[in-house]
Amino acid sequence: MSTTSVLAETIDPSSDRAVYKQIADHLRAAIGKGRLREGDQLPSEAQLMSHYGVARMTVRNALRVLQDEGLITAEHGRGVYVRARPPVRRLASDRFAQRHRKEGKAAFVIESEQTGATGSVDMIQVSQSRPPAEVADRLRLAEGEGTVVRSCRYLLDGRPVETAVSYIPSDLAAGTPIADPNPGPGGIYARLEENGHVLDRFTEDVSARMPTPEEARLLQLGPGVPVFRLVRTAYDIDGRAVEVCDTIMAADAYVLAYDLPAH
Amino acid sequence: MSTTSVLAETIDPSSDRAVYKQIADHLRAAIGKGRLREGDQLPSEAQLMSHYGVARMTVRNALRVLQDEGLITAEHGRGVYVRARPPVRRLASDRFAQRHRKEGKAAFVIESEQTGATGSVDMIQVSQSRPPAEVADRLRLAEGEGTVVRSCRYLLDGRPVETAVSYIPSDLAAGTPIADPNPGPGGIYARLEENGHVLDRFTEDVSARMPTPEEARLLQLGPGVPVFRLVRTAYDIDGRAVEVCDTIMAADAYVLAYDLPAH
DNA sequence: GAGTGGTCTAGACCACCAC
DNA sequence: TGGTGGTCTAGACCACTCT
Repeated sequence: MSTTSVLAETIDPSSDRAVYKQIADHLRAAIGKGRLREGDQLPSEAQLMSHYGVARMTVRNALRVLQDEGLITAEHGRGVYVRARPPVRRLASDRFAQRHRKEGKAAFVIESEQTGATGSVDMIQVSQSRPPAEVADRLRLAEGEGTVVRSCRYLLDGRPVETAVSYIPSDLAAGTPIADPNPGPGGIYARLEENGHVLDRFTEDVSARMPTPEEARLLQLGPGVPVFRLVRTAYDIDGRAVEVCDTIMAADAYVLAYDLPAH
Repeated sequence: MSTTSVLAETIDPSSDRAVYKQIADHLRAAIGKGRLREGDQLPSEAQLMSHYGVARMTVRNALRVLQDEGLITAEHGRGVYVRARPPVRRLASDRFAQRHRKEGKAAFVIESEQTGATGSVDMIQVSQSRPPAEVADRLRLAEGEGTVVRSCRYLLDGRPVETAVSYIPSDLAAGTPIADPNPGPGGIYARLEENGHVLDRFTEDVSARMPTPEEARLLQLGPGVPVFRLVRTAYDIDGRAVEVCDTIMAADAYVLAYDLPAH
């Protein structure tokens, strides 16, 4: 049987709308109406060429449009497929509440297990340096002061979904377990509180954009998948900013949930 | 003088990396290092062809990469330009607090004026219908119950940046100013509270993705600009969900700021 | 080896913009 | 009118995947 059976329509060469856009419209509608479902293979480029009677570049332009919209992925040597929506991880706004601070394992791993997924952490690096100006401002860092810099990558069922770089002023972190790759049970927030910096509140600044090539590589992002950038600042009960965490997240893997009081 | 002066390097045809990717790398680096600044015109396709000694499609592939990353915009008949970062609107998490409820004008307009920009609202539509299942679930709407549906578009300095569709259960809204295009001072939240539904809290679910063609048209989005989808649910002090607002925002125009308690 | 998508060439005609 | 990007053709060779 022919995979082109999903394509009933033909193009209108007299239309003002570009041919490749008409083809993209057809395929998008086929996906939207369920004639093509998640994971289904699209007709090959050769099949689309003969079906619509156009050159290869025209077909490829149409497929590029859908790829940029995040609807399909092309796999070299295999075919073009309707992109499967990955399982989405919902981040609740109380995820840093003290009562959720877990023992032993990293919080990410435990939270993942609660949703039936397998979480893991890799590429853990710890260093010490002057942070970017944007971070130094948030930490109200004086000239010449530095930070402990902790960076890592989080994976969900083996797929990288998030990278995080955390900055803690050196006067709070140097010489403590915070400067170790494994900061111990409860993570760096537990260590900060043990040292007298009881946490009061966090602020999160959320933006979204297309990834840099570097980010696309680290998170194995396909075309058409944007990233969240989430910059979190932690404040202790004295109002001092004690940590800034700069996180890049695959946007197709997350929904961020927040609670806002009305008064 | 030649605009190609920004291009010192040449490509390495023996490299494994595709030629168009090498050209994209060069141009990206030129933008990153400031040799090409916001608003600057890139060398024309013809100039790039002769500079690198490649076919036009190769040049266009390189430009497409940067366009998909949101770094450049092509203007038909004029040239290709380094995309200017638009002014960003920062949304604070207390923006719906009662004390910020403004008189007379729409909240969006007043907030815009405070930042020196000009805000406006257009395409206001009000109707009544059964909402999508996702919204009906959030409102705990019984079978057969409907909602008042209010939709509009927000513009900042003339540029559309956000569309919003608001759903209010008909038993709360029908026959009140909420069902009018202009709900009066303080907006629909003020009207809900007047009718005994004092607001207690909101939840916001934030996701990000590439826009549909329809969204790209309404928000005049260039390629490489994702959208935020923000679904807000308003609860009154009895715990009843009294409104769901489904918002699509141009991601390059917003930073979402949230406050999270640590306890 | 057959079929797939990835890259690249060398043209062509068109629509849009500025001068 | 000349230069710009937008669309399209008709080929070519390559790298990858599956059988």
